[in-house]
Amino acid sequence: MAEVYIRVAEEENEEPMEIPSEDDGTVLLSTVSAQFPGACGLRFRSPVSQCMRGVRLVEGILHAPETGWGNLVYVVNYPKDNKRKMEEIDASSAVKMKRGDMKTSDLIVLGLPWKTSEQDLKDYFGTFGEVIMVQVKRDAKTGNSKGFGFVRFTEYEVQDKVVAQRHMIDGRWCDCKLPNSKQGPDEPMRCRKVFVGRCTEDMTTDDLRQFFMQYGEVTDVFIPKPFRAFAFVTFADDQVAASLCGEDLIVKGVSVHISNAEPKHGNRMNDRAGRFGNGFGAQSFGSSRSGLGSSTNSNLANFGSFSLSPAMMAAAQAALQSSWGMMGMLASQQGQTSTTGSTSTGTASSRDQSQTFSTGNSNYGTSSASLGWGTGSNSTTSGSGFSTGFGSGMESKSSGWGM
DNA sequence: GTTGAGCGTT
Repeated sequence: MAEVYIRVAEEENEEPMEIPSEDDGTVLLSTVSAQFPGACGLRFRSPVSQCMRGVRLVEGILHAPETGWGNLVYVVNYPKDNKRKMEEIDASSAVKMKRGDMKTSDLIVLGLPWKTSEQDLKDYFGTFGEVIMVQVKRDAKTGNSKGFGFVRFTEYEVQDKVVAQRHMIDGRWCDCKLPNSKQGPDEPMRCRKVFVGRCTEDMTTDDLRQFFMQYGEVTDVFIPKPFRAFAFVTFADDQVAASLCGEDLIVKGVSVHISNAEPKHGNRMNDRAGRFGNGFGAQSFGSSRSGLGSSTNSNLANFGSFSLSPAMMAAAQAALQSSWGMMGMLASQQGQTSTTGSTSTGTASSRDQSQTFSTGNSNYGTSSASLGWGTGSNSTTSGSGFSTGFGSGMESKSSGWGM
């Protein structure tokens, strides 16, 4: 099947970029955000009504309007105040420049297939920009890959982009991060991470990312496997994390509880970030410069510590916008389950790498209005009401570990 | 069922 592209731009009259669609005609939000980091949805100007319309977004999948994608230019939505174009990021990074943070550093690449070679890495990452170093870490004796490696780029801008997205390398989803050794003591990780309790099994990392990006830039989502009913979400801005602590938020119709993440066991970082005594951490206001990634000063400005918190706003918003009802939808396990299992400290004989991820699944069967989270500016003007007829009988998540 | 993998023989 010939590849189909849709045209996407930051603004209506800017030059669009062509973005590939999936075989079933949908477009993955992740594909969009790969080109437009931070994107949370799309909108377009209806040729009929001349109004902007939101593109239906369900479970990270963008669905074409009734008439198909056509030749329209779709405009990227960003969560609330996160609207930032590349140029603005560059401009704002002048601040970092002064602080000497603009140098590139090695990035650790986690989750590599065993078979991936350094040449593979170079070929893959070379598509982002000039690569000056790649490594695949191997067992000294056997020469087997340890499943992770390192990469370094010439351009900081490229590095920024690479850490901002996930990477499909030789058939597996991989993450690129600043290695522990590089999380400088100059920027101690403040409390940018929250603990999300009472999660249900159908919540995928993508779901959580989509949901939480309405509060601010999400830099990481972690869901332990096997299912343990909690997750971790990391924001770029510690104030965002702090503002959510203590809240009960509705995700996919389920009330989850947000609290501060305790330091991981074996965490070698000096945690200077003091612990909160109570549930509502309001620590260190006024001094937040998020170090890694692009800092996003989001919505907090107008909210005092009391009255209406952004969390409450967004929860209400979410409840209104969500097409997720109370019924449990089966989820496509989009997580990455690199079952390195026994490999952690040495013994690596029969290593199994498996990873489950959803591709072109077909979650149709709804005619509901469903938009990206948090973009208050969207509107679906098609007049469709809520329809709760999910017929998802999809198979989800078969296997994972074990075998 | 409310606290997380894996981090570099230079």
